[in-house]
Amino acid sequence: MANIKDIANACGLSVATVSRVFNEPQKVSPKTRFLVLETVEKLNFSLNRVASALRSGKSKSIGVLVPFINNHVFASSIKAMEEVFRAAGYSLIISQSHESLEKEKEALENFRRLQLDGVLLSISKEREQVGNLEELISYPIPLLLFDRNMAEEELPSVHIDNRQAAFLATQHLIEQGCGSLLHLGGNESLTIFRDRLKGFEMAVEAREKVSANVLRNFDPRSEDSNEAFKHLIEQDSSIDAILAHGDISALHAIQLLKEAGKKIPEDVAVVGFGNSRFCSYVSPALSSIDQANEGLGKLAAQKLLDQLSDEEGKMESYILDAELIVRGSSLR
Amino acid sequence: MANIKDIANACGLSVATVSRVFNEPQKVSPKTRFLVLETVEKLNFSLNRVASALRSGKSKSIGVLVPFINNHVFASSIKAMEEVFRAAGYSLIISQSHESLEKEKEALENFRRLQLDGVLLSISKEREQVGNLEELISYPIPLLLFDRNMAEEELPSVHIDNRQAAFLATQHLIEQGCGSLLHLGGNESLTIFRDRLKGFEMAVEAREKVSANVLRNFDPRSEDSNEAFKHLIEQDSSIDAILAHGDISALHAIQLLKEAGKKIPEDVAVVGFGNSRFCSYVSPALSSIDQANEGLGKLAAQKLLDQLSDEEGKMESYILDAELIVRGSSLR
DNA sequence: ACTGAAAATGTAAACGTTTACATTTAAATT
DNA sequence: AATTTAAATGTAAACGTTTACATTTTCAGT
Repeated sequence: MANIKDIANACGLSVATVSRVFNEPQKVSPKTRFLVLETVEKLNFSLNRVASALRSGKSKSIGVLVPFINNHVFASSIKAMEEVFRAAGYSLIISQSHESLEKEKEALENFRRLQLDGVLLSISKEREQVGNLEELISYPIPLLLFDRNMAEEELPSVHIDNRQAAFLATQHLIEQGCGSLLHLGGNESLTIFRDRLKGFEMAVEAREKVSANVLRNFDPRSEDSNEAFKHLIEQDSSIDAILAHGDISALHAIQLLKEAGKKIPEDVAVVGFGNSRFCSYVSPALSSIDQANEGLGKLAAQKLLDQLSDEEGKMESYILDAELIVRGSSLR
Repeated sequence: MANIKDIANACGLSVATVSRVFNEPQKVSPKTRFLVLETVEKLNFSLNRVASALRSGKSKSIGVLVPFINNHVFASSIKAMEEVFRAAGYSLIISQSHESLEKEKEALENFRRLQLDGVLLSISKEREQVGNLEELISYPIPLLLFDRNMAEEELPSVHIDNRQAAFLATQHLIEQGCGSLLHLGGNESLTIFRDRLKGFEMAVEAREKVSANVLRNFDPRSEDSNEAFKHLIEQDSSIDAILAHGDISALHAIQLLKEAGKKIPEDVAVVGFGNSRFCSYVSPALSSIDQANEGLGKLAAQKLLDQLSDEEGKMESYILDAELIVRGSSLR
C-alpha cells in the first residue's frame, strides 16, 4: 500500500507538500497540486487516518454510547448521526452500556484511548440512579447527551420535551370526552418516564371532573404488571382512556382490553408513545407521540460538530417538541 | 495525559518494559510488573490505541457496513456483534450504504484508511443488482458478509436459510388446512426475498390440490401494492392463507383483510417474517419466522474473530436455520 | 566459584502522518 | 535592476507506541 513518501518520491516533492495537498490545498501551486493528485490516482493512494490521528491529535471520529443499539429510539438516532458525521468526514464508533455504569465507564475510557474528537451519550439507567455526574462534567472530550438526560441538566443535552408530549396526549384524550384516565408509566429510574408521568398528571390536574389512575413501572413482559392491569380494569370499569409510556405497552393494553370485552376506541381510547412503524398497521391504528428520533440524532450530531469547529463557547441544551399523531385508537 | 514514557521514567524503566507489561506480561518479572501497574494506576494511564494501531498495524477495530442501521435486522445483529467484539477488546466502526454502491465503496475505502482489522458487510441492494464481486474478493481486509449474501456464494457469509424458512411456514399453512395460498413477496432485487419466494413455491409444488398466488415486490407503503392486494382478495375469495415477506406487510395485510370483512385466522391464516417484538402484542398474535438476528450477529462476529487469530485458512459460510413461531394468526 | 542458558531489561528504529520553522522561488514594488 | 514581499516548497522533529536486536541480570548445574 502506497504511503505519502511514495507519492512524494514519484513526484519529486517533499512529503510536506504532498500532505499540504490534502490539508491546505490553497497553499500549494495548482501545477503541483494537479501533479500530486494525478500520481495519487495512479498509485491508488489515500491518507492513513491512523497516522493522521496520531500526529494531529484529531481522529476525525466520534463515539456514540447508548444502553442498547437495537432499541428503536437509539437505532434511529444513530442512523441520522452517521449521516451527518460521514458527510463531515467523521467516522462513528459505537458502544453499548447495557444500562450498566461500569460498562459505560469502560466505554468512555476506551473512547479516550481512541483519541475520539467528540462523544454522544445516552446515559445508562444505572447512572441515572447513581447520578455520577462529575465524571461526565470533567470528561476530557466534548460530550453531548441525547434522548436520556439527567434531571439536573448540568450537562448539554438534546432531548424531546417528554412532559409536554404527555401533556398534549392527555389533553387530547380529555378532549375526546374521556373522564377517567389511566397512565401506564415506564421505569421510573429514567427521567424520560418520570417526565411523561408528570405531563400526564399536569394535564389531569388542569381539569376538574377528570379522574386519573397510574400503573407505575408498567412492563408488558411482567406478569405482575399484567395482573395489576387486568385487576384495575375489572375493578374500575369507568376507565375510558389510556396513555401508555410506549407503543408496545399500548398494544399490549389494547390486547388485554379486547380480551376483557372492551372496544377500542369506543369504550377505551388509547395513545402510545414513540410512533413505531407498526402504529399505522394495527387495527385500530394506534395514536402515538412521534419522538422524531432521526431529528434528534441529526440535531445532536450537528451541535457536536459545531462545537468541534467553534472551539470557544460551551454547548447548550436543546429541547425538541414532540408531535401527537392521532389515529383510530383514540378517535371517537 | 500521561504516556508510556512518563510511566517508564516514574519507574526507572525503559518504555519497552512498560509496553511489555501490557502486551507480553509473562515476559516481565512479577516485581516490575507490579511496580508498573501501580504507577499506571497512580498516573491514571492507559495505552493510546492510535499509536498502538500505527506501530503494530492492528487497530483492534472492526468495520460494520449495512444499508441502514435502524433496520431491525441490522440493529439487532449489530447489538450482538458489539458485545462479542468488545469482550475481545475490539471496537466497532459503523457505516451505512443507503443501498448505494458508491456509498458502500466509499465506506470500504474509509475502512481501509482506518486500518481496520476486519469488516462485516451486508451488501447494498445496488451491489446485489450490479453484482460487483471482484472488488470484495480482492478487498485487503478480512471480509465476512452477513444477512444479505449474493446468490453466487463466492464470499464467506453468515445468513439464515430463507428458502427453508419460507418452506416451513408454507407447509405449516397447508397443514392448517389452507388450500389457496398467497405470498406477499419482498423486493426481488434482494436474494433473501427471492429465496423466500422460492421456498414458498417449493412447498406449494410439493402438494397437490393446493393453489398459489404471488404478489411480487409487495410494499405496504405503495398504493399500487395496496390496490393489487385489495383487488386480488376481492377477485379470488378462495384465498385462505398468506405468507408475507415481513411482519409489517403481514400486519398490513391483516388490516386490509379485516376491512374486507375477513376473519383472522378463521377465514385467512397469516404468517409474517422477522418475529418482531410486536408480534406477540397484536390481536390476533402474529405467527412469524424468527430470524434470530442476534444469533446471526454473534456468529458472524465470532467467525470473524476466529479468522483474525487463526490467520491461515479461508473463512467458511454458515447458514442458520430459522424457526417458525406459531401464534394465533395462523392457528385454526 | 564458574559456566551457560534463560530470563529480564534496554536501545533505537520504525509506523505514516503533520507542522513549526527554514529556505527557495516567484511576483510585486521601487 | 535591485529590493521587498509573498508564495511555494523543503527539512526535520514530533505524535505514542511496538519490536527486532543487543545487553545485562539471574540462577541452575557443575
